Amino acid sequence: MTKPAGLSSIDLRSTPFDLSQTLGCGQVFHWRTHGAGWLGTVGDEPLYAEQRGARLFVPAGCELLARRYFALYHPLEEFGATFPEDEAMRAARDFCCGLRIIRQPPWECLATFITSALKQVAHIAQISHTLRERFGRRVVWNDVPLYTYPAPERLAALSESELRACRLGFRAKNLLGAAKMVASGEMDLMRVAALPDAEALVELCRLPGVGPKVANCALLFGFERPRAFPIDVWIERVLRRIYFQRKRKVTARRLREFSASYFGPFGGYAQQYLFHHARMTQKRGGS
DNA sequence: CTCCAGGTTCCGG
DNA sequence: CCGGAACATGGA
Repeated sequence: MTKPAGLSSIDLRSTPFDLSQTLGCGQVFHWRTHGAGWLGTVGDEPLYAEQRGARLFVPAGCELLARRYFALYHPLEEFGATFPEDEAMRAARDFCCGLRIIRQPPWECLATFITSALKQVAHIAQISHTLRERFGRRVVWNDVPLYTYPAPERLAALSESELRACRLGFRAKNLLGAAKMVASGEMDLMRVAALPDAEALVELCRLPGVGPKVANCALLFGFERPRAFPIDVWIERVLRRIYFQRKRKVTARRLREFSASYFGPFGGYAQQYLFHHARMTQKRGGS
């Protein structure tokens, strides 16, 4: 096995990892394929990553950054063993082998999901790239320009119309309001990170445009809360079809209570597997 | 053209 | 607490 020039290798033989599924499953939106690998940013750092079987290649010196960002220390087999033993869950778990919940920086994760409301994954990615290119910091990897996600202070200084120009629609007001609260210190994300799940959820919901779904996405993808279980339209369809036999009159509250207990301590992982599996196999509204 | 997208908020039963 | 409606934009 040849080694790409300038890159060093991370041994994946002890743990399953699927880079493409991990970056393409809808938990993060700014990574793009580049040659045989992927190019994106981790906070303020550019990162190139390329997988060849049980090896992950990253630039020399980026090994620890990559291990941490991709959560290569998560024991996926142990997580999977805690999932409920039903047919839908088993199929999703098998389908998503090696898919990891990565560790995104809290602000860019939270902000991105504020802009995700009623948008398709492709649109969320487009909005993210526009915000980055216009207001983020430019970093370069091998002459390829990349852009970091704009800090809350940067977005807070913009006008709503400048954000609307990024095709944010009604989400512009929410992103601006949230950025102002974080920039002013009225919302302290470091403090949120220290709160128990339930309290962190309530705290995040103080932000405009943040309800239970967005807050749970932020907790799961940005605050390392593997139990957080976001319920979006896809997951709601799965829950109603598989676990409630298409019954009518199942309230949103009932779905939340069920998923919070049924899927266990790593319910967020289970959720992402069900989400990705459904999206890849059912297209839209399929039975 | 119509429908829907990783929702939140507000409003009337 | 619950169901509906409004909210912007673009792809299917």
